[in-house]
Amino acid sequence: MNKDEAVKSVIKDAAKRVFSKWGLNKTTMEDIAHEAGKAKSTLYYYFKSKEEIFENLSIDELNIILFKAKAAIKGINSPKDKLKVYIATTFTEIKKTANIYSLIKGEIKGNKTLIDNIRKRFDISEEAIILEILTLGLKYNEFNFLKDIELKKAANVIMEIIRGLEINLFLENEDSEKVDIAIRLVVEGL
Amino acid sequence: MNKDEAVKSVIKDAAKRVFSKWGLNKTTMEDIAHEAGKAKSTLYYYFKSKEEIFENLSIDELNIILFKAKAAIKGINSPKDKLKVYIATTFTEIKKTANIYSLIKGEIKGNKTLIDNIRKRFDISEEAIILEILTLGLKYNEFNFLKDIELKKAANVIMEIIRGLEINLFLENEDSEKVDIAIRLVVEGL
Amino acid sequence: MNKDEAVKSVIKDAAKRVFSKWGLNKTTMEDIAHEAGKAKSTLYYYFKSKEEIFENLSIDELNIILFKAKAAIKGINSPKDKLKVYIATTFTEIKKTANIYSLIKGEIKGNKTLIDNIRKRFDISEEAIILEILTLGLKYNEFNFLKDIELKKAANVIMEIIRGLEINLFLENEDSEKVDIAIRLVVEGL
Amino acid sequence: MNKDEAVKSVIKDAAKRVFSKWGLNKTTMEDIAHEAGKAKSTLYYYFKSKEEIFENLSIDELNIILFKAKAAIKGINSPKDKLKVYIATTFTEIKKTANIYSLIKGEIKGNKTLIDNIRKRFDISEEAIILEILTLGLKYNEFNFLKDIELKKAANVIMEIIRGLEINLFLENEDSEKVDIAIRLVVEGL
DNA sequence: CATGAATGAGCCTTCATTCAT
DNA sequence: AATGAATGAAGGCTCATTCAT
Repeated sequence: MNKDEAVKSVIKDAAKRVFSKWGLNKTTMEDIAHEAGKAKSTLYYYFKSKEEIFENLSIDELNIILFKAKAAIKGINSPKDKLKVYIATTFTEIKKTANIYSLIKGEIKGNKTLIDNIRKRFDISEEAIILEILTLGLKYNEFNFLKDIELKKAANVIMEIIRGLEINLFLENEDSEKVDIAIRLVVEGL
Repeated sequence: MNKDEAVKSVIKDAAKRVFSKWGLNKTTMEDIAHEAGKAKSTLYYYFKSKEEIFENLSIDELNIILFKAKAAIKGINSPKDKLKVYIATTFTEIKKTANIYSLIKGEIKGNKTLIDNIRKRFDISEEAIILEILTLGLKYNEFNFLKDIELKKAANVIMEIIRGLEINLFLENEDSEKVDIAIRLVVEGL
Repeated sequence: MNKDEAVKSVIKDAAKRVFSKWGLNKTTMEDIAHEAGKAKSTLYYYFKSKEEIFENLSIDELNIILFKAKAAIKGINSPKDKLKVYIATTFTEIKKTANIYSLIKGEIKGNKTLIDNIRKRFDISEEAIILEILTLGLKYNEFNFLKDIELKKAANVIMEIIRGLEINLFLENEDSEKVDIAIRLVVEGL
Repeated sequence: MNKDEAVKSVIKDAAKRVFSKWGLNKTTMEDIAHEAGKAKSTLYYYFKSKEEIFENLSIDELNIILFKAKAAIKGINSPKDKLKVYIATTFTEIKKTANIYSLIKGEIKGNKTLIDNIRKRFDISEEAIILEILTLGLKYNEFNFLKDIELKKAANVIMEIIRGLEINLFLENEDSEKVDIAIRLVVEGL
């Protein structure tokens, strides 16, 4: 990592902290600069705008999370277990890199373009993973109700359920028992 | 409805439109005023602040939704069906009154107090309903995995799943088949 | 007093109270209206502007004070005593009608015209009284240092000393001993 | 003086001019900015608020005046003369730095806290000086009427007389003869 | 490279005043 | 005679962004 990247990293780390504390809108460039120990104008030397910092930051974190989740389910055979582990891993990792928070939470109407772009990447990647798992489950006849033609939509639904859980429950809350219940519920039903 | 309430309503309707378009932060009083065909200062004749408009608006919508949802599940016996109908009704109604959107979406870090207050009402009411359904289901032995002591946490989890679905999927998306899948998934599992 | 005058009086009384509490600038028409138990727009039926209320009010009070002060010194012979009594009476009365306060205090730069007009009346009247006393004192040879040609200027100076005392000391402060010292000092010197 | 202080000084000088023309309330940040040849927002780079500018400004001026007044009376022996010179110096200096004007004039009801703090400093310092002079005069038996136990109150009274003269007379008016009369009057009486 | 300094655009809010009823 | 309703104008303040050094 050259010098330039190093400074960018310092700034992003700082931004990560304040963004996850105040959200995109309420966080000011001053906040970030102060947290990074840099001057406000310095930020503009490395990033074009506040949004660009946020975007950069989010993409990095998303990639890391997806990478880890993929790794985690690699050695598992049962589709149901794959799904359980995927969700669990995702939760854990998001809690660590808690800053995509506002992104996932879709904080920003009025910044549509910004968010949509970032988000789409995550959604597409995640959908692919889940779809793969579901396909596998169908093939192995592991799922009761799921029909062939619903596959893609079901993937979508699960994805959104996961997203919702991420947002509302586990990020703010440290109750591992709830995580278990949630995962079991998604996979096994009531 | 007297004159005062009528104008308040005009303003709230206008606010509803722009809030749901831009969110709380990005929406300016000017936006609302313009949309309502009133002067900016007129808004202050009827509401004390931008936040008050938002709060007013949100509470109204929440009450309507909860009212309809309660009515919808009244005549239903099976707990599983109750839950299905509750979710379905909630989705439909939220789609209609789409403006609590940002509220549910929890747009606002940094306005904690405002949101928290409104939101808590909804959460409490919703939790009560779901808890009731779950209790019933347990009593009638309709649920496979759910244990007595998990009741409250399970209610919580379901609530958050629903919340997540509301946010990410159905609001932006008009696919009734997905709704079915989602509901079935929550109730029956994969 | 006809009906019109009666309402005007109610408004002025109310204004008196709030003006003396907050001063001209910080007092709003809403404040006055609320204190008067009238609607804000009603004030405009009786007065052209906030300033007009203030002006009206002040002139009334000034006249009363001057009237009482003149009456008080009427029966006194010694010029020095006349002056002492004049000052004492003025103080007492201002304390009672404490609202010209801001006027005397000249609160309002930026409303020059308003204030200057009212104030001039008071200044002229007061100067006349003091000048008369001084002239008398000179005639009776009661004053040590005062020369003929300084008369008018001396009157002016005394007037301003009185004004200063009114403002800074006695209005905020209830120390009759200080009043005595002050009066003695002005008349007799250190 | 570094750059920062230089700009602050430019702003304060500008503020001094407009404040003394319009007073604290009626002067807007726009006024100051325009007078300083800066953008309105620039003012906020150097000062946190309008009040802070005012406070800064006032304290500076007060310190200068007190410093000069103290210097002026240092070499003088007679208490009466000391007092005369103190008053004369104060007047002259205030005329030069004419901006504490509104401060002394106590323009602001409703901004109590701001003013009170600044003002208190001046009052305390001034009282100390006068008290010292009076004590000296008493010791040397230079005063006719003043009694021991009245010392503090007398200092207070004189202080307020001076304050009044400052406000009402000499600031608006350029009559050095009047100054003489006033000083003589305070010290020697009529 | 880094930043101190500067600013334009805008935001929320207040308030004296107007006017139709 | 009285006022509810409406508003224009302004004010204090914030902040992302620019730029010369």
